[in-house]
Amino acid sequence: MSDHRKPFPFSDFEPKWQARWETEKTFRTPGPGDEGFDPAKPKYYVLDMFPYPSGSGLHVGHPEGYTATDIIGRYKRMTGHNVLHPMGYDSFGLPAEQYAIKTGQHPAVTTAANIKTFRRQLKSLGFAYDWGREIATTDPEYVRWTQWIFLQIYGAYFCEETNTARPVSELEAKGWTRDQIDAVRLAFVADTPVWWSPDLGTVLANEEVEEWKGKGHTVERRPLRQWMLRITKYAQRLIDELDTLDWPDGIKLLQKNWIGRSDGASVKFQISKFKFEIEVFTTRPDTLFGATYMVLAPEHPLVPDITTAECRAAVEAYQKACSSKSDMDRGDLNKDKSGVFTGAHAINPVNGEQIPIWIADYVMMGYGTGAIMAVPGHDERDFEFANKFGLEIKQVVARGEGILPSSRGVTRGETPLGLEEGGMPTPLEAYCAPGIAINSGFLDGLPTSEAKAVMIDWLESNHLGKRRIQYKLRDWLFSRQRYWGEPFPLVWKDGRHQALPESELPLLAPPLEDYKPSGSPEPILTKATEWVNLPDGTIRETNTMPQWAGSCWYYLRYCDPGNTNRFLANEAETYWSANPKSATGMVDLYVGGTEHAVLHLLYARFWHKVLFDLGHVTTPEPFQKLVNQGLILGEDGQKMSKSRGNVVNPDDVVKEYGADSLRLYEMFMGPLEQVKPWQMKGVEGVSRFLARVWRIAFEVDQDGNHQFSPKVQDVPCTDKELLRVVHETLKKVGEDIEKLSFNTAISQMMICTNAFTQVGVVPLKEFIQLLTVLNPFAPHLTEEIHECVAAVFNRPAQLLSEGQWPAYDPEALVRSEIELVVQVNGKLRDRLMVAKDADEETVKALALASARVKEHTDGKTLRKFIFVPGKLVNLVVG
RNA sequence: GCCGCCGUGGCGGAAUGGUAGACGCUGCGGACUUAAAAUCCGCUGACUUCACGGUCGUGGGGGUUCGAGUCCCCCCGGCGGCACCA
Repeated sequence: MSDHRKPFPFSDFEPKWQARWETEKTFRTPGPGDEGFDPAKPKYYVLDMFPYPSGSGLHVGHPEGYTATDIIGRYKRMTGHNVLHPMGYDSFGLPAEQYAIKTGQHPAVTTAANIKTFRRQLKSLGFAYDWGREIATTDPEYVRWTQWIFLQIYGAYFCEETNTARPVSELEAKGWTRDQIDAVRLAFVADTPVWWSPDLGTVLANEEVEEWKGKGHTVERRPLRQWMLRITKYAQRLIDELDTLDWPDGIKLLQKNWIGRSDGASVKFQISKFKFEIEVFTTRPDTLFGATYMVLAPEHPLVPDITTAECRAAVEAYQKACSSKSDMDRGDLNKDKSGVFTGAHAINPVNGEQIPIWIADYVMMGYGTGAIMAVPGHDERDFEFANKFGLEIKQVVARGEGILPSSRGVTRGETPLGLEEGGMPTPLEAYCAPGIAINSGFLDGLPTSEAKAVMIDWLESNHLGKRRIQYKLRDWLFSRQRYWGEPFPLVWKDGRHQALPESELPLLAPPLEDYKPSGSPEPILTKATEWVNLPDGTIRETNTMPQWAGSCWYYLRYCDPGNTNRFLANEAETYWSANPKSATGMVDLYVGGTEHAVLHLLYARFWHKVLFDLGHVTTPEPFQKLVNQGLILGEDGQKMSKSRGNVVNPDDVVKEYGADSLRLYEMFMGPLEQVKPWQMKGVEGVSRFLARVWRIAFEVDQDGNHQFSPKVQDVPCTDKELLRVVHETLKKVGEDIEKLSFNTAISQMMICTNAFTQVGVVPLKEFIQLLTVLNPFAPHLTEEIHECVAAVFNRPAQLLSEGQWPAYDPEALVRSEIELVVQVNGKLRDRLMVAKDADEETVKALALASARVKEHTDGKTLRKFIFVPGKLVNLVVG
């Protein structure tokens, strides 16, 4: 295959066009203040998730999304938009540092080399990026503004009254002390149990743990002092404002579940023989009468205080077991409940009963108050625990009307509700569904939802608890101890942190000889003692930011990448944010993989909202429309991986079939959002299609020499059928691009090409129209053919990519006669050619006259006649 | 366990509730060629029929409808996410 004659000379003209676009800056996008900027043009911002420039280069998954956005971007240019379609590199990150440790090369060196490879590969695919806007998150000028934004977050607090971030300077003006202010900043220091990896030498976010463990690194739980970002303050807004976005429902749901809002109440329990109280959070305050014991997280701070002498040894042993157990697979913990009694009792505020207090690792310190009231009758976990340890189970909710009988209510020692007399005497399961309150004093007879409300009112009026909304979302652990990340722009003086002045940004990490983890949680930068200890006695913060920091705002920097005074000029921000009223997001279309559903996409929304609150951006959301491209599997239907040996390298495909073929194939495989396997035969198929287009314009001889085809003539199209196909294509391709339905657009262009192949004379105008709509998909081939056509016919040599999208002529679509389907009782029996606007009576007469129809209607009466104009008729007989 | 997505020929996939399988791949046949490749033309869901045609067919079972791949209910299978969140 490799040395056979290429069906069209893509290896000559693809580099030629790429070079020309580059030197002529064809895809340069002028913004406000730039030469050639036209403020009247509507903007369109189409964004790819920028790649992490790994050492293995571009993967065929990258060009899938990139081609889709490229087609949209080129199409929008041709329909009169000022299109922002940029590319860059998410170039900080742990793998670069790991590689540096292995090879001794500085991460800056390997990163630069990797970026070079990525850039070359991206350029070889002919994407219409404005390369003048290229950025890398490791660029000092970029780091500068990442740090600047961090300082905005650091310098802000969340104001509950306005539900927005505001500068802490407001609090200073109100006379707040430093300690008070530091306690409410959106960036703050906290002692918290974190995942620490000694051999990586850094803490990891919860969601990173599995990945690195999978690569053989050890990870352990440790309490450490870390920088956190107060994303939890935005939990409600992050949920609510999803409604304004054009995102797939699945992704919205994923974010909603991740944030995890629960509505319920906090309830205070007095501790028997002690003065203090313990607060719990519950979503079922209506079951308070059924709370028969209490459970605290093993790490709960009050555990040592309440534990009795007899129980102390067991409690301490259990706590110790839990802290080491945290590193074990959580799946194992799920299977079996464990816990110990503290010896203490709490008083159920609603009935004064003394209930035992246990500690158990099924209660987590990080959620709610770290303590629960256990209602084993109506909670599966409590039920399991109570059964194991012989604790009392009380039924306080009965099955109500319309509740399925399979959900049985239970009471220990009694016949479970819903069972026949003589049924099992022991409880089978907890009844967790809503029902009717029983054995619950003033709640008796109330349905669950009402009982909740009544109980909360009662708690509030007796000062025993209150309505409470709880989120699963935790504050964002934002510091890392590694080298290849942005240093925090902070210094410590007299035990307090303070911001560096803007003039000292960017603060770059000092050169280090050795990045090897020391095994202690000390940040690697502490090794650079000269850098850390400043002459005036202040000490630099030595933590660095996680890789997410750079990707939280790169889409903003693209709007104004060269700005040295500000992260993004107001004029540029306003222009690129100008959206219809109904839209809240800046970027019109964002395409990328699902793997970022809850991390990058949540973090970026959070940063954007802080910037919005502080007046730095004018939209409340970053990304209006989001589309997830589906994974491309290997030819064997498995996920591509080196170990399986099923990885397809885009470079090889480009070499063999050309960039246009790769682009077109990836779009023809199937719907963008679907998971689909690679098939090299499919690449050949689209390559053949492109060769057919080539041969409309060129006659190719046995040796591969080509000359312009005499069939192409500058004459009006007299072939009505051909004209109709062309205009159907113009219509469908435009509509399909808008719908991101690229595979069907391509199939229509194939139909159109087949039509051109079969005619004796190829009318020039219509042929150029086909080339124009094919241009966003196969930009090199179409420009090459068009250039030659323009030369032959002495036409202006304007690039197709700078031309206008052709409008279709509705007149050309009209057929005078149409095929009408005749069904009898819903089954196809005949087809009739009728005038396109034939009326019901005419059609009915024709249908009834059909011999084939008669075979199925003879001897039966016509009960109903369905007429769908232009489509079909259905004769219902019986 | 919970949540979400998806099940259509040998394969990738098309189908505003209205002709199931567009387009492409594969396979088969033909043309061109000394021959092959490439290219061009035709056929290609299953069963059945000499043929015209007929019957079945969108994971399975029910339902709504003149008409269901599409809408509703139940079940089965695959993929992804979350996973003691009180």
